[in-house]
Amino acid sequence: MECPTSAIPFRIGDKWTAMVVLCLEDGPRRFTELRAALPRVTAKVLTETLRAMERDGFARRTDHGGNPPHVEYALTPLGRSLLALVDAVREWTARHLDEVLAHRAADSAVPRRDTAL
Amino acid sequence: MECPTSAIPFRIGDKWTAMVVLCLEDGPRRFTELRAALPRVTAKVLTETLRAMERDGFARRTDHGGNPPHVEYALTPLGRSLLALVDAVREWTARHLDEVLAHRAADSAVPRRDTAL
DNA sequence: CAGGATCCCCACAGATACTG
DNA sequence: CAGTATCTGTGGGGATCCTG
Repeated sequence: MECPTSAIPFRIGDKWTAMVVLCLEDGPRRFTELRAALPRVTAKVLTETLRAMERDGFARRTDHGGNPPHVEYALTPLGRSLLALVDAVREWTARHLDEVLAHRAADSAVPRRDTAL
Repeated sequence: MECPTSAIPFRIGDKWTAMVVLCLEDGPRRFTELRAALPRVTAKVLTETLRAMERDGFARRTDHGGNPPHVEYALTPLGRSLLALVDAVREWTARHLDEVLAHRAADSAVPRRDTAL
């Protein structure tokens, strides 16, 4: 249970999409800002996540050009529509996660399988 | 887009957990009933999914013994609490999926990557 | 009927190194 | 700064066959 995402029984799109959505909730962010906010995500994976989000219309990439480069990512309205879902998931997790964990611990006869949850 | 689940940008627990939750919504079901309802899931995977759901306290397995065997699976209250979430996801999908697909099609410059969504 | 046992594959993700 | 390129592995999920 080292990785916090492994304790969340839900996934939206790619593994990190939900986290990125949350990071963009309060407005546009630069690539490096996202990296800092998500230290567990490598640049490659973050890039892939953002590309997928772009492709699906969840996020918009804006290249402000110049040197050094300046790129910003922002949620589209469609991306914002995910926030409600993410919040519902968070609320569920806050409310029931310990119940799940307790049940797992009790049920330790079952050999570990470490699912996404 | 052959597999319907590949069009759903959300996952709960294992890949098929959400579907199983829905199949159990209206009451207990036998293993074979679940198999029939979920033709795309192999027995092995369904078993794994159900074991994980048991382990997490989402479902309860009841062996009525006898021969031929008779086993039933039912949602626990915790498992039922997932229904609201699953419904929220379904509603989101019903409302926005075509938007996502349209955006993808438009954006066909981006090479396919076939994410979970 | 309700599965267990095996074998296999590849998509996801991580590490590391390099660049306009 | 904002990525790309490359290599690698791992485990979730599928196919197939077998059994109490």
